[in-house]
Amino acid sequence: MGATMKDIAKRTGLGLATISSYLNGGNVREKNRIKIEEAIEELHFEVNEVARGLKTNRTKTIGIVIPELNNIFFAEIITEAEDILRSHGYATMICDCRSDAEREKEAVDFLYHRRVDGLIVMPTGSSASGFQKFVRSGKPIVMIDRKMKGVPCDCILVDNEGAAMDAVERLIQKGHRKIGMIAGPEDVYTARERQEGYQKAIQRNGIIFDESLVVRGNYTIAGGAAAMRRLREANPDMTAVFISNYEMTVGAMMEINDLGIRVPDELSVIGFDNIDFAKASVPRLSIVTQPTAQIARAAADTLIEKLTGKAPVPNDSQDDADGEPTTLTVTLKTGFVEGRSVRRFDV
Amino acid sequence: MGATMKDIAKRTGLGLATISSYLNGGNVREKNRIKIEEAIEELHFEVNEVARGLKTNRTKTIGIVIPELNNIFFAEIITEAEDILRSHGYATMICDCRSDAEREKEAVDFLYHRRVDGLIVMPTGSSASGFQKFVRSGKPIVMIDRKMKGVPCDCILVDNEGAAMDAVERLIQKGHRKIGMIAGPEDVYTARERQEGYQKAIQRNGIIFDESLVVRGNYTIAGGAAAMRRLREANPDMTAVFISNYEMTVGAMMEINDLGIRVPDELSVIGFDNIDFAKASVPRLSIVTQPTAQIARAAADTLIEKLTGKAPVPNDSQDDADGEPTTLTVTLKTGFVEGRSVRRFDV
DNA sequence: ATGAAAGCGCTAACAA
DNA sequence: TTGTTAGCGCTTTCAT
Repeated sequence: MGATMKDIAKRTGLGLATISSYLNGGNVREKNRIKIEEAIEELHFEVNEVARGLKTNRTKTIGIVIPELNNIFFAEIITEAEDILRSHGYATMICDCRSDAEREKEAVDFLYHRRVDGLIVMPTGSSASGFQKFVRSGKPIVMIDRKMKGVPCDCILVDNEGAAMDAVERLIQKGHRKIGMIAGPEDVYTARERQEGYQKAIQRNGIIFDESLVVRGNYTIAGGAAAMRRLREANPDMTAVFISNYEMTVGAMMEINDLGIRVPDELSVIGFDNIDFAKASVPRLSIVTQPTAQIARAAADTLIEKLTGKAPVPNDSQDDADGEPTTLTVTLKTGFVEGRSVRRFDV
Repeated sequence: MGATMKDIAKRTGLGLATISSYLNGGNVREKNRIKIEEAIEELHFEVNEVARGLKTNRTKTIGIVIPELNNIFFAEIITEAEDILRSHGYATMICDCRSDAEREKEAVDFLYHRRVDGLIVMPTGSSASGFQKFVRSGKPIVMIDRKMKGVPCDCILVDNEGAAMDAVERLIQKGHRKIGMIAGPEDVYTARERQEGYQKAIQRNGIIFDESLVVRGNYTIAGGAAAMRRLREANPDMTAVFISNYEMTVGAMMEINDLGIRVPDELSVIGFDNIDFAKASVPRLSIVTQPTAQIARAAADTLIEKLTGKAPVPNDSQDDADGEPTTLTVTLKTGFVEGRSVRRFDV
């Protein structure tokens, strides 16, 4: 077993408090500092963060709960967030809940037992109940990507509706009228928002909304492929399609290949999220992009702020005069990368 | 703050040991069991794993160190491993070291401070020095994907050489002779192995090895694109190319698109790793696949075995009669997914 | 600036 | 089976 502070104290003839003070950046006489450093070197001493965590009641660990690690969008965010958090001395415990609400609840419980100091969550389920214990403990939660009622916490979102609206209007401006959409699951926040954006763009431009042009996929590759097929069958005259997440974009492209449809001659496509995939496609895909690094930074910064700032946690506290709890919602703008997958009609 | 065992003891009138016994599956009188369960319910008691970890000197936490989380191959493995480990009660702390040896060392240190019980590492650097502290503490390490001299630990590998050889021989069998390879960095274990496989296939089939047909990329998308360009410039008559990892496959395909090269008519392609990308490409790519789930399971199982099995850890212990340390090396077979990116020459 | 001592919440002897 | 007690390695008053 490794050396402990006690060993250092014995070795240097100093008291425990002095060693502790040194380790935590306190003032120590030059002579003693050297002695301590020597002892640490010789005994290979390393602070035991577990003991420290028990004493201080802060583990310097953040729990992250996500639907799928195996998903570029989430992975990019996690990578960045982990990096930022670690640079602040925080470890991250990541739990992949496989887009399953039950497993999500288990993950939160698991992390609660581990006494993480805070949580970054991309909610899968829609029930707030699993978070109550955590909230009650006064520890901060930051939600990413999706909003959830009933959990007092900060949210880092993306302007999904605006993104979808923008994408569809680009199609309209190029002369498309029969525009299909591969939408996501009805119970997913982002999916609803994106669908809303589609409809607004359609209506705002005086196009009659045609229900058969919207097909729901389940945010997976297979789902995207199936949706694409159904969409094409129901609407052979459709000239463009907007696909509302990355996995479904991949699936739809697979299906388009299988059906031998030429893009953009026979069908224009706007996809979502993954710029590398977009560039590697033939022709290059036009896509909506999400600011993953910004999302990660906003989430990590917000959490660290809560953890180190003065405002303990917005329990039942009041924000200034109004009765609002002090929660923050950041909505980030999406981007658009132009490819060659959209045809222009000469009007 | 949450309730502690002491609170439960007071509430039930029982001793601490009884509560502890109950929590750890010991025998408790039925009557008391009920009392304890009631108290736990009412006080919202949750075991403090931090305290438990301090006492038992086992945190039930595994550290994972990887070059890039933001990489499908790694992400798939991590997802699976995390799942398995958590189902055994182990939390995972993931550290992404951005393919940087220095950061890798820091990550190992970081995890050591956190007193993780074991490590799963996909080594980036080639120096074993960063692991010595960990090894000395007697905690188990499992290395994945790449081997490293000087660290006594179990290894889960893939038959990289065989995979590359097989891929190249498929090209040869279809009549290709001028076969290019986009190889990986010289200092990466898997890259060397795959290149070796290429050369063996070439030589074994009586083809004269042409140095200019092997271009080194750096395992990134940009590197793959650059390598593809150089390869094509140096060898306009090359009929096929084997690309030795996923990122470079994407990059190469981007470049192929840019150059307007038709696959497989003008150039046959065999890529690596990501089956979804392969299927979504036009035409569908033929690729080598790695058994990510198997790798993850092997790694997780091996580690758990070490952690719970009787054999404490192969320190300076002897394996049977010979002087070998008891380390295990598993080498898994790769797969191959046939696409339409390889042309057959009528010989 | 330094030391002594208490205690964070738990487990594990040892006794009863 | 249950209770008592002594720590695990650290931080943190409170003295000095």
